[in-house]
Amino acid sequence: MASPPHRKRRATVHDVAIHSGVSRGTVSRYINGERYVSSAAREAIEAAIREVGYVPNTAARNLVMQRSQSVGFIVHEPGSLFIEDPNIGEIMLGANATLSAEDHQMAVLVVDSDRDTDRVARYLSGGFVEGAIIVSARSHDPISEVIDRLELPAAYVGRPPDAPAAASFVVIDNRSAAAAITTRLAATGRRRIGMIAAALDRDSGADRLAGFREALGDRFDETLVEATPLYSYSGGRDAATSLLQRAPDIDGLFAASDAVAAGAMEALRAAGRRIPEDVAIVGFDDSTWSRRTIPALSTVHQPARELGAEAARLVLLKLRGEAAPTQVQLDCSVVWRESA
Amino acid sequence: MASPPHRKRRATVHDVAIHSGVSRGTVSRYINGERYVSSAAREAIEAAIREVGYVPNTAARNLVMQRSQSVGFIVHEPGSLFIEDPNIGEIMLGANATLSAEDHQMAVLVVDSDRDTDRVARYLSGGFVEGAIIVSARSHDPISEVIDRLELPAAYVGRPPDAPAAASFVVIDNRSAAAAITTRLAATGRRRIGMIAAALDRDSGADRLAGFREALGDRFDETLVEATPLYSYSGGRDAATSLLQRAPDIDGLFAASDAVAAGAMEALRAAGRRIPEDVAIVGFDDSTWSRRTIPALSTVHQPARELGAEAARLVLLKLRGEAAPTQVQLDCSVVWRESA
DNA sequence: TTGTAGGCGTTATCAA
DNA sequence: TTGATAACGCCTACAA
Repeated sequence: MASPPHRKRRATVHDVAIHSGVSRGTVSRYINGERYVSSAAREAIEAAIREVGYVPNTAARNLVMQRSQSVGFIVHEPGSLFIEDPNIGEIMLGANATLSAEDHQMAVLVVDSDRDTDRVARYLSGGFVEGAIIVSARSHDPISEVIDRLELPAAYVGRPPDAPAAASFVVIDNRSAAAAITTRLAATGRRRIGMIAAALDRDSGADRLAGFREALGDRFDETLVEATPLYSYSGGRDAATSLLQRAPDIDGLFAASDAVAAGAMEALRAAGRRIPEDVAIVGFDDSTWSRRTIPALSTVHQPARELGAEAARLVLLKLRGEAAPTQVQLDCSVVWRESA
Repeated sequence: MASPPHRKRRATVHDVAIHSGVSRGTVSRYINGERYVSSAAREAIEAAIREVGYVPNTAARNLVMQRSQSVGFIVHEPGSLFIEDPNIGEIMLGANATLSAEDHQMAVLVVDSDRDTDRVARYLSGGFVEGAIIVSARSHDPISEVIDRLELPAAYVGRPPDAPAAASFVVIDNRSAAAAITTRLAATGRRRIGMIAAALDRDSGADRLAGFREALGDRFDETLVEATPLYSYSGGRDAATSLLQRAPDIDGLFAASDAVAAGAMEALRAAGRRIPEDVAIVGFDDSTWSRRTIPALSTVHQPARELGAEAARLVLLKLRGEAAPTQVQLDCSVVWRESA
């Protein structure tokens, strides 16, 4: 037998049964609110429960019921994510609300090292969760492999390059959103519109550029696009500085993210441009950045909460054995502030 | 027996035993890497595992071992928290790193509704976790009650008013940090220093005011303190507006948080004051706010990651049955930028 | 080195 | 209505 690391033994159904003079079966029935418990038994049980301080061991219940009523929410690299991206918190909340309504527990699993990766993979396969929601998955991830191999009901927010084919994905339409805000920007009468593209190796980055190009059509000018590897402030600042030297006459700018836009605004200011008088600028994400820049940034709002809710809904669907769409796409909206 | 919601049955130790022609005991021993497994048995077992696709059910193992190797990380109202407070993410990371090093799984449990409160309380008492870390606990919280009643090894980040006496707390010294930054502000030669106090009903808020007062000593002027209920941008803006009307000659300002400071800066600007030339301002938290205001805000940095790491360390200590300090206090540092 | 069997705390079946 | 009893998947003393 095991030797528990010296902690107070907790009362069990067995104890309650002894103390109340009924059988474990009856106690169990009482606990699960079934009918067929006489009021005499009920009272005895209630007294016994108080007396011994019984609290049900859900883990044991799960073992026999073969379900844990909980789903994992896996988030990679939360260090940068939580700080830079307010969406992640909203996604969590959306997922939790949906799960909660169906009485499922959401357990957020942080992946911040290789150790974490392995441990979380074990956790997922260990019967603690019935399903998983994954945000910002990595390529060649043991976690995705586990999900795939175990056929664990899962939904990804975003679409990683090598995700399990059996999973579902909830995504936003980066391309049409980028096109929408570019069109809006052009409608303000700007003639020379540039873009600070970012993360072109990711779907999101590439799609935002594609949307920009699409919106401009014939007026698209390749020389007005400057790229930076990450969705970062400094990247935006540096790229904008280069762009400004190459094309000092730009009067409109689409940044691939709010952070990039904020960096670009610093460069614009340093170059003596007024915003939006000389150069109008728009971003993407509707992050806290967009509300704290001066002037406030016009940007694209992601339905973060809905993203999470939808992912949860998909997992729940699969859990019930119902058919779940393999991909669902949610619409973004343009929020217009003062920067353009 | 239960009827699992129609999912693929997973192979068990039993199946592996059958397929490999050895007993369950031997399979179990192999899995747990014990000695006393012949190489013949080993090979047969390995083959069988691959064949049937066995993956251990950790939940079942936990039941018999009486330990889950995981601790809950409970966060309330993450909606506002994740967005306003970058510290929370850092605290999570710090806790996770420490737990991970000891091979414990951290499960973040979000509390966002009454439903959540009850479910999480059940989860905590259900044997899924061996301990808990709580950030931003609420008063009269069923969760704290459960922790108290079950004597669940726990550590709080911050010290809620009615926390279980048996728990441990890791806190920062708001008072001396506030005193430190106020002293630094005074050292720049400011004569009339005001404060936008906030959340005076919380320890943190009251202590920051106390530190401010302490640092100023005789020069403390009660009429230069304006209070606002929450650590919010709008509260800071409105309070600063009032203060400015009452005392137009202030030349220094300590805001109880960065968000409050950012709001105050808006008010200052609206009143035509230059920062820091006319009025120098400092905040508290070193949140993203402080890096995005113009000019960048001088502020107090909380050792967020260490806060989380320390809380985890305390829980781990208790888990081992070792004595854990009832409270540990961590130092803050002043980070000086351009606003003062 | 291996097999047997009992138990972890529940729920569920079935006869009483 | 209730009480035995057999699972759930695993670990581990003890015997062989």
